[in-house]
Amino acid sequence: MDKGVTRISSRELSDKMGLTASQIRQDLNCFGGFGQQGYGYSVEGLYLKIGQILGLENSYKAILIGAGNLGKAVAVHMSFEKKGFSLVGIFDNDPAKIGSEIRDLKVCSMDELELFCSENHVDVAVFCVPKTATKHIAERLYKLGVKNYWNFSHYDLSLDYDDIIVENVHMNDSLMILCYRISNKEPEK
Amino acid sequence: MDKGVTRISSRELSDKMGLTASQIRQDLNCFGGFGQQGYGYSVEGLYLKIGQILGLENSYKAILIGAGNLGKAVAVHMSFEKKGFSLVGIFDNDPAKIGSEIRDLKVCSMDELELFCSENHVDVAVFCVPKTATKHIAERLYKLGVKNYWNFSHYDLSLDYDDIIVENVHMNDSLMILCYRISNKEPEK
DNA sequence: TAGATTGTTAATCGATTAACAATC
DNA sequence: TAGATTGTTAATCGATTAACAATC
Repeated sequence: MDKGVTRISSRELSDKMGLTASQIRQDLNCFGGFGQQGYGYSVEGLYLKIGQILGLENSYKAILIGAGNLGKAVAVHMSFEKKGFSLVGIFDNDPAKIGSEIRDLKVCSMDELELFCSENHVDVAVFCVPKTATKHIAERLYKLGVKNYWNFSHYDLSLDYDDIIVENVHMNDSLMILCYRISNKEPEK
Repeated sequence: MDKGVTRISSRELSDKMGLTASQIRQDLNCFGGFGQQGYGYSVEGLYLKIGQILGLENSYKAILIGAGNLGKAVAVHMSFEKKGFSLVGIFDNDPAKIGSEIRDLKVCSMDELELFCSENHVDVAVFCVPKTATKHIAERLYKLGVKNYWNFSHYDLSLDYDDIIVENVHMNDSLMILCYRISNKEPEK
């Protein structure tokens, strides 16, 4: 779309993505018939449809837990607004960080979490904290009604509630996969 | 292993991981018969074997490109050494960052890249730079013989060479998946 | 020896691919 | 109308699951 392309066929899409044209058509048809025989797909139409399917028009309220390097990077570079979220609070327990500003938000003390969550509806918590802290904070947030978690801490979060959603970002796995791929690059000689 | 457990059955493993016992056994057997009938698997044995399969005993030389918040977080928290890598250089083009220290490494100017790569063997580059810079730097590194990339920039890196390995970390996708899951949490009413 | 649990084969299931009538 | 390309059905393929003989 950025390149000014207005229409595209399943074949062209599949070439770009390394899939088969069949697969593109099958997958899209799980959500509806977005194409037109003899024409293909409207690029903008598809862009809008996929955004709708993903729910990007939402504006779920998110808070960030942990304002270290990773937390700052996530807050500044993730453009939450384009992905269905809005970042409404940042918390940390390091006095050196509390009160500092990231984007347009002042970093709050973890002590203010309860008050904040009672005054503001919070849909999601983003974890950028050490792995030892993750589970405890998640339990605390669950009690405050925050039940969806985006977890960057190197700890595979799971809680004993079935109404939670956890999206773990597996950076460690990614690095080990890279290692595996490099060590198998040169097949046995 | 940390909990002192010395043996485990495919059933116990599968319960922990949300898979079937069959799948655990099938998958492990792709790499060898690590278990023992009537006993199960030695936890330490499996740990060592899987480490070997992944190639974690390697020490591939990695350099980090970009010493911003994300770069710093990756350098400090990823424990490269446990995952088959050792971080040997950090580069940035921001004068304010050049010369500062991260871990035990001094941040170098991007101008020093060529010299560094000629004097040191480098296996992998870790990208923590804006998406606009990624492709250009990757081309530059390829010419210097660095052909494996761990890419955190929000740009799906691909180059027209078939001897490269790119491991993209899809943080944007992860956030959109979370959005999708949240918006489908409450099934149609 | 009896019990447990693997490695492995066979059966099932689901996902991918191919094919083509429908239709823009 | 002819050409292109979809939506969709049928065929193929591969992955998961079940079953069980082998064996610790």
